[in-house]
Amino acid sequence: MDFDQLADCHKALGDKTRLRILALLKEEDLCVGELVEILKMTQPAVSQHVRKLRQARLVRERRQGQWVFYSLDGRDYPFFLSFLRTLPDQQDEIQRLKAEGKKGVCD
Amino acid sequence: MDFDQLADCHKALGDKTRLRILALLKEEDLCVGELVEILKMTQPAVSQHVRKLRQARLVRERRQGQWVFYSLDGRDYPFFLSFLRTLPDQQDEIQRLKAEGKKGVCD
DNA sequence: AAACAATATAAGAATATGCTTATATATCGG
DNA sequence: CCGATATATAAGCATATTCTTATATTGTTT
Repeated sequence: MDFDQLADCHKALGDKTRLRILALLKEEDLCVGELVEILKMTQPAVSQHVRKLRQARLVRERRQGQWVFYSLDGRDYPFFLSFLRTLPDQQDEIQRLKAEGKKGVCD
Repeated sequence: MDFDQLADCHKALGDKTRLRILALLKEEDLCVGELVEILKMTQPAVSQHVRKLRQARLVRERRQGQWVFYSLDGRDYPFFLSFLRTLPDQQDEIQRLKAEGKKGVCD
């Protein structure tokens, strides 16, 4: 793999918020609104982060009605699975979202 | 591993020059002057890059006389070996250095 | 000790990044 | 088609990054 693509990939990974997003997507696919809810950030900020992840081919997007769901991709990167294992568990965050009745609203 | 340390690690990896340095160190330990020679960059620029790698605990330094040799570390990161495998081979660069008689000067 | 060699650090300038607010686009339901 | 909802993009500002040049530090050699 060439240095430019690899550097872009790691630039995308070099941000705490984007790492949290990946850790969340490891649990399950989420739409932007759900990420906004969990991360407590503005919607544009979240959109800009997922865009970077998509440009680095670390996530894929899938439109479903008026929502856009993001899911892990990373198939370009042989180290991706190994990397994912180092991410802290975010099950709690997902649980909290569900407890507050804000998961499953998107469909 | 916590998000802050992981983000710092990937920030350090998110630069083409630093990736090249790691790819070179994968071949063998090198001192700053050798890196300067191969990378065709100024000495302070190279020093600043290796410092970032060291702060992220991706390389270790070892003083040997008036030279400082750098070598791969990364033992904090379970994905490190897997990551290293994605780096382009730099054997040619090392060969070129030796061919020009600029390797082995440091000792 | 003085001169030299290798490396590190500091300060400043140019560019990149990440946020905010405002606005545009896309889809759904009536 | 229209209003509402979800998401994306744009512009501007604050901070971070990376280079350059100048200088400091560390170790060697005479």
